[in-house]
Amino acid sequence: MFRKGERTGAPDLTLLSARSREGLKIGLSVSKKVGGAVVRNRVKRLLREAIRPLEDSIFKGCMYVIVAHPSLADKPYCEVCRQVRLVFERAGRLTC
RNA sequence: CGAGCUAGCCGGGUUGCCGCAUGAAAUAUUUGAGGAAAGUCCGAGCAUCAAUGGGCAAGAGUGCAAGCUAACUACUUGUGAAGGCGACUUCAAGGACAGUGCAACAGAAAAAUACCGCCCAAAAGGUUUCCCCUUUCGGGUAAGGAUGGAAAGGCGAGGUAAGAGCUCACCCGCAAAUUGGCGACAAGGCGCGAUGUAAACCCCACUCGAUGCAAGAUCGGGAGCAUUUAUGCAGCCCUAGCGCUCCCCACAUCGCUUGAGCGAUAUAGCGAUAUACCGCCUAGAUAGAUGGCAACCGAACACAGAACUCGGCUUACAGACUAACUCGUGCU
RNA sequence: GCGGGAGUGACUCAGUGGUAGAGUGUCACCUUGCCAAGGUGAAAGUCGCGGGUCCGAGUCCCGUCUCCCGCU
Repeated sequence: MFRKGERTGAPDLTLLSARSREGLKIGLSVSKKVGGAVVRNRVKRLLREAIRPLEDSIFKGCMYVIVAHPSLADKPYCEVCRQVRLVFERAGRLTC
Protein backbone atom coordinates (compact mmCIF):
# COMPACT_ATOMS: atom_id res chain seq x y z
CA MET A 1 0.00 0.00 0.00
CA PHE A 2 2.69 2.48 1.01
CA ARG A 3 4.71 1.80 -2.18
CA LYS A 4 1.94 1.60 -4.78
CA GLY A 5 -0.95 3.45 -3.22
CA GLU A 6 -2.37 6.67 -4.52
CA ARG A 7 -1.98 9.48 -1.99
CA THR A 8 -4.55 12.11 -1.10
CA GLY A 9 -3.99 14.68 1.59
CA ALA A 10 -5.96 16.65 4.15
CA PRO A 11 -4.55 18.99 6.82
CA ASP A 12 -4.15 16.32 9.50
CA LEU A 13 -4.33 13.00 7.66
CA THR A 14 -3.37 11.18 4.46
CA LEU A 15 -5.42 8.63 2.48
CA LEU A 16 -3.76 5.82 0.56
CA SER A 17 -5.92 3.88 -1.88
CA ALA A 18 -5.18 0.95 -4.20
CA ARG A 19 -7.24 -1.41 -6.36
CA SER A 20 -7.95 -4.81 -4.85
CA ARG A 21 -9.97 -7.93 -5.68
CA GLU A 22 -10.95 -8.65 -2.11
CA GLY A 23 -13.46 -5.83 -1.83
CA LEU A 24 -13.60 -2.98 0.64
CA LYS A 25 -10.89 -2.92 3.32
CA ILE A 26 -9.92 0.05 5.45
CA GLY A 27 -6.81 0.17 7.65
CA LEU A 28 -5.67 2.76 10.15
CA SER A 29 -2.05 3.76 10.71
CA VAL A 30 -1.35 5.73 13.89
CA SER A 31 2.34 5.84 14.74
CA LYS A 32 4.02 6.46 18.07
CA LYS A 33 4.73 10.04 17.03
CA VAL A 34 1.04 10.82 17.53
CA GLY A 35 1.19 10.11 21.27
CA GLY A 36 0.98 7.48 23.97
CA ALA A 37 -1.31 4.49 24.06
CA VAL A 38 -4.29 6.48 25.33
CA VAL A 39 -4.00 9.15 22.64
CA ARG A 40 -3.50 6.65 19.83
CA ASN A 41 -6.48 4.56 20.90
CA ARG A 42 -8.65 7.68 20.96
CA VAL A 43 -7.53 8.74 17.48
CA LYS A 44 -8.34 5.28 16.11
CA ARG A 45 -11.80 5.34 17.72
CA LEU A 46 -12.60 8.76 16.31
CA LEU A 47 -11.51 7.67 12.82
CA ARG A 48 -13.65 4.50 13.00
CA GLU A 49 -16.64 6.53 14.14
CA ALA A 50 -16.06 9.03 11.33
CA ILE A 51 -15.87 6.31 8.67
CA ARG A 52 -19.00 4.43 9.84
CA PRO A 53 -21.66 6.73 8.32
CA LEU A 54 -19.68 6.93 5.02
CA GLU A 55 -19.22 3.17 4.72
CA ASP A 56 -22.06 2.60 2.23
CA SER A 57 -21.05 5.39 -0.14
CA ILE A 58 -17.32 4.54 -0.47
CA PHE A 59 -16.22 2.91 -3.72
CA LYS A 60 -16.03 -0.85 -3.05
CA GLY A 61 -13.24 -1.95 -5.40
CA CYS A 62 -10.34 -0.56 -3.38
CA MET A 63 -8.34 -0.99 -0.16
CA TYR A 64 -7.62 2.11 1.86
CA VAL A 65 -5.21 3.13 4.61
CA ILE A 66 -5.75 6.29 6.62
CA VAL A 67 -2.51 7.71 8.11
CA ALA A 68 -2.98 10.05 11.06
CA HIS A 69 -0.58 12.96 11.50
CA PRO A 70 0.57 14.04 14.99
CA SER A 71 -1.52 17.22 14.68
CA LEU A 72 -4.72 15.13 14.61
CA ALA A 73 -4.32 14.20 18.28
CA ASP A 74 -6.01 17.30 19.73
CA LYS A 75 -8.76 17.76 17.08
CA PRO A 76 -12.42 17.30 18.11
CA TYR A 77 -14.73 14.69 16.61
CA CYS A 78 -16.55 17.02 14.17
CA GLU A 79 -13.21 18.19 12.71
CA VAL A 80 -12.06 14.58 12.21
CA CYS A 81 -15.39 13.80 10.54
CA ARG A 82 -15.05 16.75 8.18
CA GLN A 83 -11.50 15.85 7.15
CA VAL A 84 -12.31 12.18 6.51
CA ARG A 85 -15.23 13.16 4.24
CA LEU A 86 -13.01 15.75 2.53
CA VAL A 87 -10.19 13.32 1.81
CA PHE A 88 -12.51 10.72 0.27
CA GLU A 89 -14.13 13.41 -1.87
CA ARG A 90 -10.76 14.63 -3.11
CA ALA A 91 -9.75 11.06 -4.02
CA GLY A 92 -13.00 10.71 -5.98
CA ARG A 93 -14.03 7.57 -4.14
CA LEU A 94 -17.43 8.69 -2.94
CA THR A 95 -20.38 7.42 -5.03
CA CYS A 96 -23.55 9.08 -3.95
C1' C B 1 -8.00 31.26 62.86
C1' G B 2 -3.19 30.30 60.54
C1' A B 3 0.92 26.98 59.53
C1' G B 4 2.27 21.95 59.55
C1' C B 5 2.49 16.51 60.06
C1' U B 6 0.64 11.40 59.56
C1' A B 7 -2.87 7.80 57.90
C1' G B 8 -6.95 6.52 54.87
C1' C B 9 -10.58 7.10 50.83
C1' C B 10 -12.62 8.78 46.00
C1' G B 11 -10.74 10.12 41.36
C1' G B 12 -17.34 10.16 38.12
C1' G B 13 -22.80 8.77 38.18
C1' U B 14 -27.84 8.21 35.73
C1' U B 15 -30.93 8.02 31.07
C1' G B 16 -31.95 7.66 25.59
C1' C B 17 -30.33 6.49 20.33
C1' C B 18 -26.27 4.47 17.09
C1' G B 19 -21.74 1.31 17.29
C1' C B 20 -17.45 -2.41 19.13
C1' A B 21 -15.55 -7.14 21.86
C1' U B 22 -17.24 -11.35 24.63
C1' G B 23 -20.35 -15.26 27.05
C1' A B 24 -24.80 -17.82 27.16
C1' A B 25 -27.83 -18.58 23.22
C1' A B 26 -31.21 -17.58 19.05
C1' U B 27 -33.10 -11.55 18.66
C1' A B 28 -33.70 -10.11 23.02
C1' U B 29 -29.83 -10.00 26.58
C1' U B 30 -24.91 -10.67 30.36
C1' U B 31 -20.23 -8.54 31.18
C1' G B 32 -16.44 -5.07 29.52
C1' A B 33 -9.48 -1.15 31.66
C1' G B 34 -6.27 1.31 36.53
C1' G B 35 -4.69 3.44 41.24
C1' A B 36 -1.05 3.45 39.12
C1' A B 37 -3.08 -1.19 33.99
C1' A B 38 3.13 2.48 33.38
C1' G B 39 8.60 1.72 34.56
C1' U B 40 10.35 -3.56 34.48
C1' C B 41 13.54 -2.50 39.99
C1' C B 42 12.78 -7.09 43.26
C1' G B 43 10.00 -11.78 44.86
C1' A B 44 6.73 -16.11 43.59
C1' G B 45 3.37 -19.38 40.73
C1' C B 46 3.40 -21.90 35.88
C1' A B 47 6.41 -24.02 31.66
C1' U B 48 10.77 -26.04 29.24
C1' C B 49 15.93 -27.25 29.51
C1' A B 50 19.41 -34.82 30.37
C1' A B 51 16.13 -35.88 37.20
C1' U B 52 18.19 -29.92 37.12
C1' G B 53 18.75 -35.36 42.23
C1' G B 54 23.63 -34.46 45.15
C1' G B 55 28.27 -31.66 45.28
C1' C B 56 32.05 -27.97 43.37
C1' A B 57 33.68 -23.68 40.74
C1' A B 58 32.56 -19.04 38.59
C1' G B 59 29.29 -15.00 38.84
C1' A B 60 25.50 -11.99 41.14
C1' G B 61 22.83 -10.07 45.27
C1' U B 62 21.87 -8.83 50.48
C1' G B 63 24.14 -6.96 55.27
C1' C B 64 21.11 -3.80 63.16
C1' A B 65 17.09 -7.08 65.94
C1' A B 66 12.55 -9.61 66.42
C1' G B 67 8.31 -10.71 63.77
C1' C B 68 5.21 -11.45 59.33
C1' U B 69 4.67 -14.06 54.56
C1' A B 70 3.72 -18.99 49.51
C1' A B 71 8.30 -16.06 48.88
C1' C B 72 11.37 -11.66 49.19
C1' U B 73 16.66 -7.53 49.36
C1' A B 74 9.60 -6.12 50.41
C1' C B 75 6.43 -5.10 54.77
C1' U B 76 5.50 -4.29 60.35
C1' U B 77 7.22 -3.07 65.24
C1' G B 78 11.55 -1.89 67.73
C1' U B 79 17.27 -0.53 68.31
C1' G B 80 21.09 2.96 66.81
C1' A B 81 22.54 7.38 63.95
C1' A B 82 21.16 12.11 61.40
C1' G B 83 17.50 16.26 60.81
C1' G B 84 13.29 19.24 62.93
C1' C B 85 10.93 23.91 68.59
C1' G B 86 7.41 19.85 67.79
C1' A B 87 3.83 16.22 65.63
C1' C B 88 7.29 13.38 62.86
C1' U B 89 10.77 12.17 58.87
C1' U B 90 15.22 9.86 56.66
C1' C B 91 19.21 5.92 56.61
C1' A B 92 23.03 -0.33 51.36
C1' A B 93 23.32 0.62 59.55
C1' G B 94 28.77 -6.28 59.50
C1' G B 95 34.42 -6.11 59.45
C1' A B 96 39.94 -1.19 58.65
C1' C B 97 45.38 -5.28 64.78
C1' A B 98 43.44 -11.27 57.35
C1' G B 99 45.80 -8.83 53.42
C1' U B 100 46.46 -5.21 49.16
C1' G B 101 45.54 -0.32 47.30
C1' C B 102 44.42 5.05 47.45
C1' A B 103 44.71 10.00 50.25
C1' A B 104 45.66 15.20 44.26
C1' C B 105 47.63 20.30 45.59
C1' A B 106 49.82 22.10 49.97
C1' G B 107 52.93 20.46 53.95
C1' A B 108 59.00 18.45 57.41
C1' A B 109 55.73 14.39 57.60
C1' A B 110 49.41 11.33 55.03
C1' A B 111 50.59 6.03 58.60
C1' A B 112 54.44 5.65 60.63
C1' U B 113 58.30 9.41 59.41
C1' A B 114 63.35 13.28 62.12
C1' C B 115 63.49 18.32 57.10
C1' C B 116 63.93 22.75 60.34
C1' G B 117 63.97 23.50 65.51
C1' C B 118 65.13 22.10 70.89
C1' C B 119 68.61 19.12 74.08
C1' C B 120 73.07 15.88 75.28
C1' A B 121 78.01 14.03 74.14
C1' A B 122 82.53 13.99 71.00
C1' A B 123 85.93 16.20 67.38
C1' A B 124 87.78 20.51 64.61
C1' G B 125 87.97 25.82 64.19
C1' G B 126 87.19 31.08 66.08
C1' U B 127 88.11 33.19 70.90
C1' U B 128 91.83 31.35 73.49
C1' U B 129 91.72 30.21 80.84
C1' C B 130 86.63 29.56 80.99
C1' C B 131 81.99 31.44 79.20
C1' C B 132 80.30 32.02 74.24
C1' C B 133 79.98 31.31 68.68
C1' U B 134 80.50 28.24 63.96
C1' U B 135 80.97 23.47 61.37
C1' U B 136 80.94 18.01 61.19
C1' C B 137 79.55 13.22 63.10
C1' G B 138 76.53 10.29 66.70
C1' G B 139 72.31 10.09 69.95
C1' G B 140 67.64 11.88 72.49
C1' U B 141 62.85 14.41 71.57
C1' A B 142 57.28 14.96 69.27
C1' A B 143 56.56 20.74 73.10
C1' G B 144 57.00 24.84 68.22
C1' G B 145 57.06 25.02 62.56
C1' A B 146 52.41 29.79 57.55
C1' U B 147 49.74 23.33 55.12
C1' G B 148 45.38 20.35 54.92
C1' G B 149 38.99 17.49 54.93
C1' A B 150 42.16 14.79 58.36
C1' A B 151 48.57 15.80 61.97
C1' A B 152 48.68 10.90 66.54
C1' G B 153 43.25 12.76 72.38
C1' G B 154 42.12 18.62 74.27
C1' C B 155 43.61 22.32 78.03
C1' G B 156 46.35 23.54 82.48
C1' A B 157 49.90 22.06 86.28
C1' G B 158 53.87 18.90 87.87
C1' G B 159 58.14 16.76 85.80
C1' U B 160 62.74 16.83 82.55
C1' A B 161 69.20 17.86 79.70
C1' A B 162 65.19 18.96 76.21
C1' G B 163 60.65 16.62 76.00
C1' A B 164 56.70 13.15 76.17
C1' G B 165 49.47 10.61 79.40
C1' C B 166 55.58 10.06 81.88
C1' U B 167 52.22 11.68 86.36
C1' C B 168 47.80 14.52 88.16
C1' A B 169 42.88 17.58 87.89
C1' C B 170 38.76 18.55 84.44
C1' C B 171 36.82 17.14 79.69
C1' C B 172 36.52 13.78 74.92
C1' G B 173 36.48 8.92 72.68
C1' C B 174 36.85 3.41 72.89
C1' A B 175 35.57 -0.06 76.49
C1' A B 176 36.06 -5.36 80.52
C1' A B 177 33.20 -7.33 84.82
C1' U B 178 28.16 -6.88 86.37
C1' U B 179 22.76 -5.74 85.77
C1' G B 180 18.18 -5.34 82.53
C1' G B 181 16.07 -7.05 77.75
C1' C B 182 13.92 -13.09 73.44
C1' G B 183 17.27 -9.81 70.76
C1' A B 184 19.43 -5.42 68.31
C1' C B 185 20.91 -2.75 72.46
C1' A B 186 20.77 0.16 77.10
C1' A B 187 22.84 1.24 82.05
C1' G B 188 27.73 0.68 83.98
C1' G B 189 32.62 1.86 84.12
C1' C B 190 38.06 -1.96 85.61
C1' G B 191 41.15 -0.51 81.85
C1' C B 192 42.89 1.80 77.24
C1' G B 193 44.20 6.28 73.65
C1' A B 194 43.74 2.98 67.77
C1' U B 195 44.04 8.36 60.82
C1' G B 196 40.30 8.04 56.92
C1' U B 197 38.29 5.19 52.86
C1' A B 198 35.01 -1.25 52.24
C1' A B 199 28.98 3.31 47.74
C1' A B 200 38.17 0.80 46.33
C1' C B 201 39.65 -4.52 45.83
C1' C B 202 38.52 -7.59 49.66
C1' C B 203 37.16 -10.76 54.36
C1' C B 204 33.01 -12.90 57.07
C1' A B 205 27.78 -14.50 57.19
C1' C B 206 23.43 -15.61 54.40
C1' U B 207 20.68 -16.26 49.56
C1' C B 208 20.45 -17.52 44.26
C1' G B 209 20.72 -23.44 38.42
C1' A B 210 19.29 -21.06 33.42
C1' U B 211 15.58 -19.21 30.28
C1' G B 212 10.99 -16.95 29.89
C1' C B 213 3.65 -17.40 27.74
C1' A B 214 7.14 -14.57 21.52
C1' A B 215 7.65 -20.10 27.74
C1' G B 216 5.53 -24.40 26.15
C1' A B 217 1.72 -28.58 24.64
C1' U B 218 -1.21 -31.17 20.48
C1' C B 219 -1.33 -32.07 14.84
C1' G B 220 2.41 -32.78 9.24
C1' G B 221 6.81 -33.67 6.09
C1' G B 222 12.11 -34.16 4.86
C1' A B 223 17.69 -34.73 5.38
C1' G B 224 22.34 -36.42 7.85
C1' C B 225 24.89 -39.52 11.60
C1' A B 226 24.23 -43.95 14.58
C1' U B 227 22.22 -49.25 14.71
C1' U B 228 20.81 -50.38 20.82
C1' U B 229 27.68 -51.12 22.62
C1' A B 230 30.50 -46.83 22.09
C1' U B 231 30.65 -41.77 20.80
C1' G B 232 27.49 -37.92 22.18
C1' C B 233 23.87 -35.00 25.38
C1' A B 234 25.26 -29.82 31.56
C1' G B 235 30.70 -24.74 33.09
C1' C B 236 33.02 -29.31 36.08
C1' C B 237 32.36 -34.04 39.01
C1' C B 238 29.07 -38.19 40.97
C1' U B 239 24.63 -41.21 40.56
C1' A B 240 20.41 -42.09 37.44
C1' G B 241 18.73 -41.41 32.34
C1' C B 242 18.34 -40.61 26.88
C1' G B 243 19.21 -42.50 20.11
C1' C B 244 21.50 -37.51 18.41
C1' U B 245 21.53 -33.17 15.13
C1' C B 246 19.34 -29.97 11.50
C1' C B 247 15.68 -27.92 8.07
C1' C B 248 10.82 -26.74 6.04
C1' C B 249 5.51 -25.94 6.42
C1' A B 250 1.71 -23.93 9.71
C1' C B 251 -0.02 -20.09 13.48
C1' A B 252 -5.43 -23.73 14.10
C1' U B 253 -6.66 -25.25 19.16
C1' C B 254 -4.95 -25.26 24.16
C1' G B 255 -1.98 -22.29 27.63
C1' C B 256 -6.20 -17.85 28.94
C1' U B 257 -8.46 -16.66 33.46
C1' U B 258 -11.67 -19.44 40.16
C1' G B 259 -7.12 -17.18 42.09
C1' A B 260 -1.52 -17.72 47.99
C1' G B 261 -9.06 -14.11 44.55
C1' C B 262 -12.31 -9.93 46.35
C1' G B 263 -15.75 -7.75 50.12
C1' A B 264 -18.32 -7.44 55.05
C1' U B 265 -18.37 -9.02 60.22
C1' A B 266 -16.16 -11.21 64.64
C1' U B 267 -11.81 -12.79 67.41
C1' A B 268 -6.20 -12.54 68.49
C1' G B 269 -2.16 -8.90 67.91
C1' C B 270 0.73 -2.07 69.10
C1' G B 271 1.15 -3.56 63.90
C1' A B 272 2.43 -6.21 59.27
C1' U B 273 -0.86 -10.27 59.51
C1' A B 274 -3.58 -14.71 61.01
C1' U B 275 -8.09 -17.57 62.11
C1' A B 276 -13.46 -18.34 61.79
C1' C B 277 -17.96 -17.62 59.30
C1' C B 278 -21.08 -15.33 55.48
C1' G B 279 -21.51 -13.34 50.63
C1' C B 280 -19.67 -12.55 45.43
C1' C B 281 -17.69 -14.33 40.29
C1' U B 282 -15.53 -9.29 38.49
C1' A B 283 -12.13 -8.11 30.69
C1' G B 284 -9.80 -12.15 28.06
C1' A B 285 -8.74 -9.56 22.65
C1' U B 286 -4.91 -11.59 18.65
C1' A B 287 -3.66 -5.44 13.88
C1' G B 288 -5.63 -6.07 19.19
C1' A B 289 -12.45 -4.38 21.92
C1' U B 290 -15.13 0.99 26.17
C1' G B 291 -16.52 5.29 21.31
C1' G B 292 -20.08 9.13 18.98
C1' C B 293 -24.47 12.48 19.59
C1' A B 294 -27.64 14.53 23.49
C1' A B 295 -29.88 15.62 28.66
C1' C B 296 -29.33 16.08 34.03
C1' C B 297 -26.41 16.11 38.88
C1' G B 298 -22.53 21.64 41.84
C1' A B 299 -18.05 20.82 38.67
C1' A B 300 -16.67 16.28 35.42
C1' C B 301 -11.25 19.40 33.56
C1' A B 302 -5.51 15.22 36.28
C1' C B 303 -2.03 11.20 35.28
C1' A B 304 -3.13 7.69 32.05
C1' G B 305 -5.21 1.98 28.27
C1' A B 306 -5.23 -5.02 30.42
C1' A B 307 -2.03 -8.79 26.63
C1' C B 308 -0.06 -15.50 31.39
C1' U B 309 -1.23 -14.43 36.68
C1' C B 310 -0.27 -12.72 41.64
C1' G B 311 2.82 -10.02 46.21
C1' G B 312 5.75 -5.56 46.73
C1' C B 313 8.81 -1.19 45.17
C1' U B 314 9.46 3.22 42.12
C1' U B 315 7.64 7.13 39.13
C1' A B 316 3.17 10.48 37.07
C1' C B 317 -1.40 12.89 38.89
C1' A B 318 -6.54 18.21 38.26
C1' G B 319 -9.69 18.13 42.06
C1' A B 320 -12.77 16.34 46.37
C1' C B 321 -13.41 14.15 51.34
C1' U B 322 -12.44 11.92 56.44
C1' A B 323 -9.72 11.19 61.07
C1' A B 324 -5.71 11.64 64.72
C1' C B 325 -1.75 14.70 66.26
C1' U B 326 1.88 19.18 66.57
C1' C B 327 3.32 24.43 66.70
C1' G B 328 1.83 29.66 66.78
C1' U B 329 -1.78 33.64 67.74
C1' G B 330 -6.38 35.55 69.87
C1' C B 331 -10.61 35.02 73.20
C1' U B 332 -13.03 32.56 77.50
C1' G C 1 7.40 -9.28 26.19
C1' C C 2 12.96 -9.86 27.15
C1' G C 3 18.00 -7.87 26.92
C1' G C 4 22.07 -4.22 25.91
C1' G C 5 24.27 0.74 25.09
C1' A C 6 24.72 6.17 24.93
C1' G C 7 23.93 11.37 26.87
C1' U C 8 30.55 16.25 27.97
C1' G C 9 31.71 23.74 24.03
C1' A C 10 27.69 24.97 17.88
C1' C C 11 29.37 19.65 15.63
C1' U C 12 32.47 14.90 16.15
C1' C C 13 34.66 12.69 20.22
C1' A C 14 38.76 12.02 24.57
C1' G C 15 38.81 12.11 29.87
C1' U C 16 42.88 6.47 36.45
C1' G C 17 37.85 10.16 42.34
C1' G C 18 41.91 15.73 42.64
C1' U C 19 42.30 22.91 37.95
C1' A C 20 37.23 19.73 32.39
C1' G C 21 40.53 18.59 27.10
C1' A C 22 41.43 17.74 21.43
C1' G C 23 39.96 18.47 16.26
C1' U C 24 36.43 21.14 13.13
C1' G C 25 33.63 25.55 13.39
C1' U C 26 33.03 30.96 15.51
C1' C C 27 35.34 35.86 16.67
C1' A C 28 39.64 39.37 16.62
C1' C C 29 44.44 40.59 14.68
C1' C C 30 48.62 39.64 11.11
C1' U C 31 49.53 38.38 5.96
C1' U C 32 47.12 39.97 0.57
C1' G C 33 45.31 45.11 -4.13
C1' C C 34 40.82 41.54 -2.57
C1' C C 35 39.49 36.36 -1.24
C1' A C 36 41.20 31.45 0.05
C1' A C 37 45.18 28.95 2.42
C1' G C 38 48.72 30.05 6.38
C1' G C 39 50.26 32.35 11.27
C1' U C 40 49.00 34.49 16.37
C1' G C 41 45.42 35.01 20.12
C1' A C 42 40.48 34.76 22.39
C1' A C 43 35.57 33.38 23.66
C1' A C 44 32.26 29.53 24.21
C1' G C 45 30.55 23.82 29.42
C1' U C 46 23.85 23.76 34.74
C1' C C 47 29.41 17.20 32.06
C1' G C 48 20.74 14.99 30.41
C1' C C 49 18.02 15.75 35.36
C1' G C 50 17.30 14.74 40.98
C1' G C 51 19.29 12.56 45.40
C1' G C 52 23.29 9.85 48.15
C1' U C 53 28.61 8.07 49.52
C1' C C 54 33.22 10.95 50.02
C1' C C 55 37.42 16.17 52.48
C1' G C 56 36.30 16.32 47.15
C1' A C 57 31.98 13.17 41.91
C1' G C 58 32.09 14.12 34.60
C1' U C 59 33.94 9.39 37.05
C1' C C 60 31.21 5.36 42.43
C1' C C 61 25.80 4.02 44.10
C1' C C 62 20.29 4.77 43.66
C1' G C 63 16.14 6.91 41.11
C1' U C 64 14.39 9.34 36.68
C1' C C 65 14.06 11.43 31.43
C1' U C 66 15.39 11.18 26.25
C1' C C 67 17.59 8.61 22.20
C1' C C 68 19.70 4.25 19.75
C1' C C 69 20.45 -1.08 18.96
C1' G C 70 19.52 -6.48 19.37
C1' C C 71 16.20 -11.01 20.19
C1' U C 72 11.17 -11.75 17.95
